[in-house]
Amino acid sequence: MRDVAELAGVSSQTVSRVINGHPHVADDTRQRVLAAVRALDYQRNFAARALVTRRSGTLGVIGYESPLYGPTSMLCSIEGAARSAGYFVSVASVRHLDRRSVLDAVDWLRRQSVEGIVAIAPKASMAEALGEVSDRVACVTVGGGYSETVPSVRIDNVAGARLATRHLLDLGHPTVHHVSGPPDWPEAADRASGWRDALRAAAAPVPAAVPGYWSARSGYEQGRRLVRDPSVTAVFCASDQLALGVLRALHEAGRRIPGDVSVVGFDGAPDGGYVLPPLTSVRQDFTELGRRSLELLLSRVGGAEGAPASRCELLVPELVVRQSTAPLRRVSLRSTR
Amino acid sequence: MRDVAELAGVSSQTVSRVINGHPHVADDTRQRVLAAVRALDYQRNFAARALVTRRSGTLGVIGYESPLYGPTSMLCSIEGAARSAGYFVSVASVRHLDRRSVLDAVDWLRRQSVEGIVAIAPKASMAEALGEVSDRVACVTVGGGYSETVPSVRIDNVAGARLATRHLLDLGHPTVHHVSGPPDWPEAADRASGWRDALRAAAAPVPAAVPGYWSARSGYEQGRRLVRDPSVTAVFCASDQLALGVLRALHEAGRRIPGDVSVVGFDGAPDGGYVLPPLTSVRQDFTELGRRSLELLLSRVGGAEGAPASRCELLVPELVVRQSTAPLRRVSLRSTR
DNA sequence: GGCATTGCCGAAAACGTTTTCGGCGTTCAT
DNA sequence: ATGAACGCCGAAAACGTTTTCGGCAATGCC
Repeated sequence: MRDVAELAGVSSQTVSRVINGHPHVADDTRQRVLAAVRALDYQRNFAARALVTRRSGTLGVIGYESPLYGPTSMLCSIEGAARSAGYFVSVASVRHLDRRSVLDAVDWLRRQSVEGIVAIAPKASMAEALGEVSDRVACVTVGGGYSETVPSVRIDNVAGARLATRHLLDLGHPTVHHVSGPPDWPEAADRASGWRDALRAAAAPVPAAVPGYWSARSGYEQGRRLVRDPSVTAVFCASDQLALGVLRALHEAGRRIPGDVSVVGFDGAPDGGYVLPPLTSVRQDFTELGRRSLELLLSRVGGAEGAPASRCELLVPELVVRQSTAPLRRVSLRSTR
Repeated sequence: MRDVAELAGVSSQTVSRVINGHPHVADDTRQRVLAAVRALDYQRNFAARALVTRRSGTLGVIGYESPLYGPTSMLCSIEGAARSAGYFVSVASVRHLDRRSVLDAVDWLRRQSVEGIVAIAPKASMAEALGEVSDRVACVTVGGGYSETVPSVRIDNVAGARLATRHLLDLGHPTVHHVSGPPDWPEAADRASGWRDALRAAAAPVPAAVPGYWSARSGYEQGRRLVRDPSVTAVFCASDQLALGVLRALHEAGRRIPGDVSVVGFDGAPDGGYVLPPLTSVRQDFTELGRRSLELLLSRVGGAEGAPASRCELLVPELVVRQSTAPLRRVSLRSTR
C-alpha cells in the first residue's frame, strides 16, 4: 500500500480512502491512485483489514460428507448468496452426524473467526449442539434438523408428506404404505407424521411404516419386505433414493409400476425424471433454502440486535407428478391376470 | 491474550509460546496458562496471527454449481484432507464454465489471501485460465480439465474408456457405440479417444460417436436416436447420468437390457447399483482424487521450491460389472422371437 | 570460583490496514 | 474583511499476534 501511495504521490490513508470508496477525495487524485493500484496489481491485505475492522467478512458452512443432491445444492446457493453479499465462505464438513462432530466443526470455524455459521445439520442432536454455542456465534440451521434454540429454515415436511399421500389416495388407493427415513432425523419424522395425518384425515387404515435409511440400498431391502404383502398398491417413500430401491424391489418381484403399484418419492432431484419409470416426487427448492438461510443469518449477524431471538422459516414444497403414479387398477382386473 | 497472561501471571509472549507449543517453557507455567485459556475461553485472533506470520492458513477451492456426485465428493475429501493438514478451506463456485468466471473466482479467493487453490475445473478453457495466474498463486486442477501449465490430478480417462469398451467387446459384441460428453471437456474427449482406441485395436468397426451433454435428459435424447438402428447391441456412455437416459430410451423402445443391448456408464456413482438394471460402470475414486490433489497443492505451497514446475498425476479407474451388460445373444436366437 | 552454556521469560518491534484527529486552503454567509 | 463551514489530505494511534533480542538465574565445565 505504501508503494501505491508513493507511486500516486499521496499518503497511504488516501489510498485507503479510494479503495473503500470514501467520499471527500478529489477526482484526479482518485484516478491517480486507481492507476497506481492497477500498475502494481495491488491487493489489500485481508488479515490487516480484518484485524483493524474486527470483522473477518467470512461465514462458515457446516456440511456433511455425503454427496447428496440436497446438501450440495444448498451449499452452492449459500456460497453464491454469500459472495454477492460480500462474504467469503469457509466450509467444514463433518463425517459423523453427532453432537461432538458439530462442536468440533464449530470450533474449527470459530478459530477462523467466522462471523456466523449456517449448518446443514440433518439430525436433531446436531441442531441441539448448535444451540449450545449460539451465544458465542450466530447460527442458523437449514433443511434438516431443528431445535427451539437456533433459527432454522426448512421446507414444511409435514405438508409435503400430506401432499404425496393425498395424491395417492385421490388416485383411488385404499391406503398408502410408507418407507420412512431414520426416525432420529426430524425430516423423516415429520414426513412420517404428515403421511399419518393424511391417512387419518381420509379415514384410511394406517399400516406400520417401514423404517429405512435414506439410501437406495436400504430402499431395496425395505422394498423386498413390502412385496410380500400383495395388498400394497401405493408406497410413499421418504426420499427419492429410497424410492429407487423400492422400485427395483418391486420390479424384481414382477410388480408393474404404476400398473400394480404407485410409488412417490421425496426431494425432487432432477434425475428422478429419468429413472424408469420417471418418479413422482415432492420437490423441495434447495436453492431457495440456501438463499433464505443465508439471508436469515445475515439478518442476525448484521448487527440488527432488535431481531427476534429465534425465527424459523418454512417453505412449502410442491408435488411433481410423473409416471410412477397412476389410478388404482380395479381388483377385478388384477385378478383376471 | 493480555487477559490470559494477566490471569496466569505471565507475559503475553509466554502465552503465545504455550499456544504454539514452543519448547523452553516450564511445565507449571504452561499448566497455569492452559488453565487461564480454558477459564477465559480464549481463542487466538486469526487475523492478527495471519498478519504477522504472513500466512493465512487458508486454501481455496473452486467448484461449480452443479450438484454432481463427483465434484461434491472431491470437495468433501479436499476439505477433510486440508483440515487434517491444518488448513481452512474457502470455496468459490462458478456458475458458468468459462475463462472469465474462473479468473473472477481466483480473484475473489486471492482477496482472502489463500495460499493455494485447487480447482475442480472440467473444461479446457478453465484450466488454461488457471495457467495465466499460476505465477501469482499456487494452483492445481483436479478431475477434469488440464493444461500444460498447471499441475493436475485426474483419472486416466483413456484407460477407463478402453476398459469399458474392451469389456463389451469381450462379451462378444461386434462393436460398441458411444454416447459421448461435450467435446470441449477433456474428460469427454479422452473417453471418446479411449473408446476409439479399443475398437481399432480389436479391428472392430468404429461407428460415429453420438454427442451428448452429461445429463440424463441428454442421454435420453441421444438414446432415442440410437434405437433407430437395430444393429446396436452395446453402448458405452461417457457418464452414468447419460447411461440413465439411454437406458430409458432403450426401454421405451422395447429393447431388453442386457438381453438385447448392453450398456455401461462412467463414474461409478453408488446409486448406479440400484437403478434398473444395475449399471456396469467405470468407477473413479473421487475421494482419492481429492486427497491427492490437496497433497499435490501442499507440496507446492509448502515452500519446497525445488518441486518440478508442473506435475501431473493419473489414477487408474476400475470397471465394476453389474447387470446392465451381458454376452451378446446370438442373432439366430433374437430373430426367432 | 570464574566462565560459558542453557533454560526460562519479558520488552519491544514489526505485520498492513482503518480510523480518528487535526491542519490547511477555499468558499460562503455575515 | 472576518469567522464559520467545508473539502481534501496527512500524521499517528490503534488492532492482536509472532519474533527477535536480551536479561536473569541455574547448571556444567575447567
